[in-house]
Amino acid sequence: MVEAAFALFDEQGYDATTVEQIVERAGVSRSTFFRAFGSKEDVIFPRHDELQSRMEARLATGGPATLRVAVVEAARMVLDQYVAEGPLALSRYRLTRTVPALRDREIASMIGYQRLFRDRLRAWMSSADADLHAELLAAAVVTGHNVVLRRWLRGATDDPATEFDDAMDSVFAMTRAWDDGGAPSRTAVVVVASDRPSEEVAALVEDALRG
Amino acid sequence: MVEAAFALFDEQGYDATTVEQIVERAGVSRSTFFRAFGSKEDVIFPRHDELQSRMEARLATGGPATLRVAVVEAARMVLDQYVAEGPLALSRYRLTRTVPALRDREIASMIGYQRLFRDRLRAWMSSADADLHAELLAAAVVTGHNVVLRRWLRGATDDPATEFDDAMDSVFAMTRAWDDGGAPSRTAVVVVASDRPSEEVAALVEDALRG
DNA sequence: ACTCAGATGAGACCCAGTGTCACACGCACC
DNA sequence: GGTGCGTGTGACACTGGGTCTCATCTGAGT
Repeated sequence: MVEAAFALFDEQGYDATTVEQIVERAGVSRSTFFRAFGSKEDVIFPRHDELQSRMEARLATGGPATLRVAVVEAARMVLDQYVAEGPLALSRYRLTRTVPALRDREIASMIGYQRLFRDRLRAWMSSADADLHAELLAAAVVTGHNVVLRRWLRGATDDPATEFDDAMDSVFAMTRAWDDGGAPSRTAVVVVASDRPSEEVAALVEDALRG
Repeated sequence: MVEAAFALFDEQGYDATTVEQIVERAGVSRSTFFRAFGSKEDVIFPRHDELQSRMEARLATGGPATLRVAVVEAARMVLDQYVAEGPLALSRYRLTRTVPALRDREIASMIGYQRLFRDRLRAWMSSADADLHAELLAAAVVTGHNVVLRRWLRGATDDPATEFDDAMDSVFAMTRAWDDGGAPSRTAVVVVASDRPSEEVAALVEDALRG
């Protein structure tokens, strides 16, 4: 049934294939199809709620001290799931790249993971900007994961696991900026209100910086 | 027409209202509705492609030296758009919070902005991990923006503008971790208050910095 | 053989979205 | 005042995803 669907999507595209065609090839009825998958899209995105609850279980074992390893391992579960699916993940990737509706669907599920992380991180973090920092860190973890996952899906890497670890290093390196709150930024923000032409002001500022 | 739609969504929910009911109340035909909006969802998310092209125009005036201000101002355009919409934005927020399909739709458009940022940032950044860093920074900017926007939509703040600036400070503080060692960067961000459009000023400053 | 439960099939139905055709309106041009 | 023309609008048929109901089948337990 899933095979019939993917085969047809591959032959004639996602939008062009109707559920009718799928069930005809699979030798079942329309009723059975919708009972089994709920929707046409769900043929492509299987069991992602089950993965989500496994991630929740993993996150539940963490705490403020083990924050990083808990989140990273939970994110790693997503990567492993895709890698374990192998060719199926590649077929899905081809579809999500070309069909906007499917791309949006996948993005939505990624945001679901991000919300999982965010809620946990927020409970574990204690800085003044815990809300913002939890959200940023969750987004960074998911983004880092996605970069590596996409590289693997494109065939740009054979070793997504170590790339993932490196990406997580980059992600958590960023958070150091929050720990030592006193480090001065090397970026200067200059707000100038004057009646001189703005390009002249910009030139003067630049000269001053060079000087 | 938009008013009729929002009123009905408010009265009986999004899924429960049919396009038929909307056009009946608005006194037009079904044809006109779909010609004007294209879909039922598009009544709620208007003109976001126009905003996107305005952002592209703003980003096009930036460069490696004015990376931060370009991206921040482009993100700020989204915030300003929502704030300018006022009550309409609040109504939309109520819908996107409750109707999954609409939530996903909004997320997808946010990811669209993120991709805009990512592509630009990647062209401007030159570190070894430019791909990853561009993606992370784009995600962080969008996430920071979203945190502030949601706070405003929930009524948690009356001054989203300064909260946005603070959030962007947090976001770009993170990127310090990527800078090599302690060599001070010569990056200058110049904000010039004038009555010229910000895109124009940014371009002029950029030119001046290029020397 | 009997029964009950769960899976399947058949078909009616709703609604979003597309496409086509016809009609009305405003507007230049003759 | 007609005549052509583009545009916006309505009417309507049609496709296709998704829901619901009811009938049928199958298989395990007694």
